[in-house]
Amino acid sequence: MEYALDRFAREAHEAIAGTGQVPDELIELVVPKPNIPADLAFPAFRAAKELGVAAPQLAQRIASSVRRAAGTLVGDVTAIGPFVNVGVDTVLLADTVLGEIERLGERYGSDEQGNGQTTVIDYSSPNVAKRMHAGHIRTTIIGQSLVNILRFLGYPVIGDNHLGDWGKQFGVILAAVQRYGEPQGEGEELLAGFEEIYTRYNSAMKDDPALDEEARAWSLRLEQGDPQARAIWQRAVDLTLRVNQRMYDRLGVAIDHTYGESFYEPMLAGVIEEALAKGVAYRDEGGAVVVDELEPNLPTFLLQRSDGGTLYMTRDVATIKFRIATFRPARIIYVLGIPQELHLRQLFALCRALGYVEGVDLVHVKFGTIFDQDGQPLSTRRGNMVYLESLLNEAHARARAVVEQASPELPDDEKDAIAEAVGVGAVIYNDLYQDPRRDIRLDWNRMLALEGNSAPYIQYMHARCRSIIRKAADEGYTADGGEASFLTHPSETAMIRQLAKLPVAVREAGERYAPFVVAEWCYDMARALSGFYRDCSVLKAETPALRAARLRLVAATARALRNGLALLGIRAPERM
RNA sequence: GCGGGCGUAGCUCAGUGGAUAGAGCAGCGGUCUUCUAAACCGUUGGCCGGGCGUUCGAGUCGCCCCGCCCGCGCCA
Repeated sequence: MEYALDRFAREAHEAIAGTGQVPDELIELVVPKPNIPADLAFPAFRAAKELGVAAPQLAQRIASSVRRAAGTLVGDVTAIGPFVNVGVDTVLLADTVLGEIERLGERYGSDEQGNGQTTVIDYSSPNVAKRMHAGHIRTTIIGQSLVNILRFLGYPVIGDNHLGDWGKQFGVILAAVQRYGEPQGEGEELLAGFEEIYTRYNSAMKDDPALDEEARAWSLRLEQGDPQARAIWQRAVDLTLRVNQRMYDRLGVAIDHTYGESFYEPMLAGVIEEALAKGVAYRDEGGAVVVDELEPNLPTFLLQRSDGGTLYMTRDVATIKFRIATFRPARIIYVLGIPQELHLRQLFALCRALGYVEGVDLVHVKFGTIFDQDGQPLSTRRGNMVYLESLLNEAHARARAVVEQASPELPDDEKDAIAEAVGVGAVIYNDLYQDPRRDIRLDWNRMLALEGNSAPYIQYMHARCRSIIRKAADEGYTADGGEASFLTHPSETAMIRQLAKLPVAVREAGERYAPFVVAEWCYDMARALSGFYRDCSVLKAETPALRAARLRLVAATARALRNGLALLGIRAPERM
C-alpha cells in the first residue's frame, strides 16, 4: 500500500532525478534527524565523487534546478552544504493523512505485504503444572504483539502455544505424586501444590540417583501410554490451561493452537528412524541417538536417550515437520529466550539436514533473561519468584489508587476497568518499549511506572483526545468543513508528520521483529499531542473552521494511537 | 577452551554509514480559576568500554583487547 510518506519519498526521488543533475541509481534518500529542518535528505557525497564535482556544488545545482510538479507532496527543496533537503508540503500532507485515517479507521497503518505467506509463531509455551511467572511474560507479550503486527501487515499468522507437557520434566511430577501424594485444592492454589512437590522432588533428586531413575521411568511410562500416568497428566494439563487462560485474557493474548509437546508423541519414532536412515544421526554404544558434526562449531546433541525416552529436541523436530505439512508456512518464528539459542541452532540445522524445511524461513526472536533486584536468577528455591498473577494484581492496585485520586467521580466499575487497562498496559509496555535482547533486572517501580515513557502516559493522551471530542459534541461542534489547510501551527504540523509515520513504523517493526518500534511511535505521537494540547485550543479555536479542522486532527490522533496501542495489546480507555 | 549476547547521561533505554548523539526516571527551579497536573515548561548531566583499521564521513562496519551475562550429550 502506498501511504502518504511512501508517495512523498517517491515524488522526492522523481523530483531530484528530474533535474538531470544526477543519475537515478545514485539517488538515495535518508530520513534526517529531528533537529534538521527537512523531511527527507539527499546526501550528495557519493554522487558528487562519481560525477567528479564537489558535493556542496552538486547539492546546490540540484536544489536550484528542481521543479515542483503541481499536486505533489514535495515542498521546499534547499541545499545546505552537501545535503539536498526536501521538505514536505504540510498542507497537502495533512489533507492526505487525515483522509487516510478517516477512510481506513482501525485499519490505518495496515498493509498487504504479507501476500499469503503464512507465518507460524511459537510463543508463550509455559510448562504444565506450574504457575506462570515473570519468566513467561516476555515470550507471551512479545509473541502476541508480533502476531498482531504481522497480521496487520497482511500475513496469515498462526500462533501455537507449545505447552511443556511431556518428557522427563513431567516424569518428575509423576514420581513426586507417587511419593508425596497428589495435591488437592483448586485453581492457582492447586497449581502451587504441584509446584511444591515438583521442587521438593527435584532437590531430593540431586543427591539420590535412584530418584532420578524413577522420574525418568515415569516419563517413559507416560510416553508409553500408562493409564495412571495419563490420568494425572490430563488433570494437570486441564488445570494449567484453565488457570493460564485468566492470565491470557487479562493480557489480551489469544493463541490459535495449543497442541503441546505431547501431541507429537505418535510421530517421534518416525522422526528418529528417519534421522538414522538418512545417516544424519547414529546410535551410540549406550543406545542413545546422536547427531554429530552437522555444521562447523555446532556441538553434538542427542535425539533419543539411551533408555529409549525422547527429548525436547525430538519433539521439536516432529513439531516443525508437522507445522510445515499442516500449515504450509513460509516462515516459522520462535519467540524464545537467548539461553535457548544453541538448542534452536541445532534444531534448525537438523531440520535442514533432514530436508524438512525447503523454502521455509526459521527465525529465532530472542530476548534476555529476567533477574531479581540483586541480579540473581528468579527461582522458586531462592524464594524470589515473581508470579504473573500477583504482578498484574499489583499493577492493577497501583493504577486503581491513581484513578481514585484523579477521577473520584467515575462509577466504581469504570474505575476498575480503567485500573485494569492501565495497570496491565504498564506491565505490557514495560516489556515492549525496548529492544528485547537486553537482560532485565526486575524493578517494580519501573515495571509499574504510570508516568513518563509508559503505557499510561500514552493512554492518558488518548483519553484527552476523546475528552475533547466528547466536550465538542456536547457543545454541538462537529468536524464538518474542517479543512486541513487551516492546520499550520508548528505543533499541528508536528502531529501530522507523526501521524503519517505509523505505517512506516509498523512495517519496520515487522521486518525487525521489534514491537518496540511501534511502542516508540506511540510515545512520540503522545508527545506530539501534548505539544498541541499546550499550544492550540480546540474548543476555543479562533474560528469555527479552525475548530473543525482541529477536531478532525484530534479524532485522527485518537484513532491512530488506538491502533498503535492495539498492536501492542494495550487497551485505550475513553476516560482516565 | 568454543559459541552467542550486551557495553551510549547517576539509573533504564532509543539512535540499522550522514549534519550539533536524543528520550524517560532520578536531581534542581517553575506551572492547576484554562479542552483531565497520569500533564507541561526550564535546567543540571556524554573521551558513545579501550585501541587500530575501512570510508569523503563511524555510536553505527571490520579486526584486536577489556568488562558483564548466557549456552556447550541423556532437563526444558
